[in-house]
Amino acid sequence: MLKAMCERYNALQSQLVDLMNKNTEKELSPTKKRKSETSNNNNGNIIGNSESSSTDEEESCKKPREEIIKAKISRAYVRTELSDTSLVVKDGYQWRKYGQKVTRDNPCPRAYFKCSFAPSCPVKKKVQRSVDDQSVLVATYEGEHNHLPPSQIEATSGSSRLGSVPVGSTPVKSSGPTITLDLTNSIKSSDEARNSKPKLDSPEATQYLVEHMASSLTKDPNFTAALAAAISGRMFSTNSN
DNA sequence: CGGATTTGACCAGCGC
DNA sequence: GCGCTGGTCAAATCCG
Repeated sequence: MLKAMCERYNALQSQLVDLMNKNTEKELSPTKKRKSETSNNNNGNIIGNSESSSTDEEESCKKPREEIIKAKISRAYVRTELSDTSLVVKDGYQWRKYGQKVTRDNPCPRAYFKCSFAPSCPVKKKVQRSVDDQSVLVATYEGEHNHLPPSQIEATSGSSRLGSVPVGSTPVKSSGPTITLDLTNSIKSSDEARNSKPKLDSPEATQYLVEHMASSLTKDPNFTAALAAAISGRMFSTNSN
């Protein structure tokens, strides 16, 4: 479990760096569509902050609009089979598809989902294949779940199991924003995997990644604190149940 | 038979 | 005002 956490942590960290770089570029380019929906919120979720996210939104209550409420936009990149035509991203939640649309910038249709696990849950999800790599699904999450993921509810009621949530976003219940795991970027940023071994599933590449993750983790003092907080939080939640 | 998915229609925002 | 586009609705259809 620790090992898995370490790997995830580092994957997130590298992705964070990538996203930060990307975003500074993207924000400059005039890609804003309607309103300013996307740009305000991306900043919030990209930061992998674990604690200090809640107060900022309330501060922005200047405009009495609902838009503020549906902040928290995050993105998850999920690699799938090309033959897999269903735009389904298994992230531990239960989704109901309510629409599909072919957009201008991408010939692949975009699917719209609402969280169907809790009727009052405002979270929406858009899933579309990446233009660059059609084997990659880009899931865009809007809003925050006001309930636990079904997989975790099962876990806490019975034998707790981490890893029931497949790759992609990690809906671990925390006060922070939804975490985005950009698998494609972490693959691409590893030049070994790009140049000589384009397949991540080769054991050498995997081993390299793991070693790289482990080494950078041990150098990062923040990880210790984050790990301790995560473990104690988990222990507390299982105790209280 | 009930819930989920599909898909065309409709609506609202934005640029010209 | 008009057309384009993304997002949503809802009737029809599918499926377990």
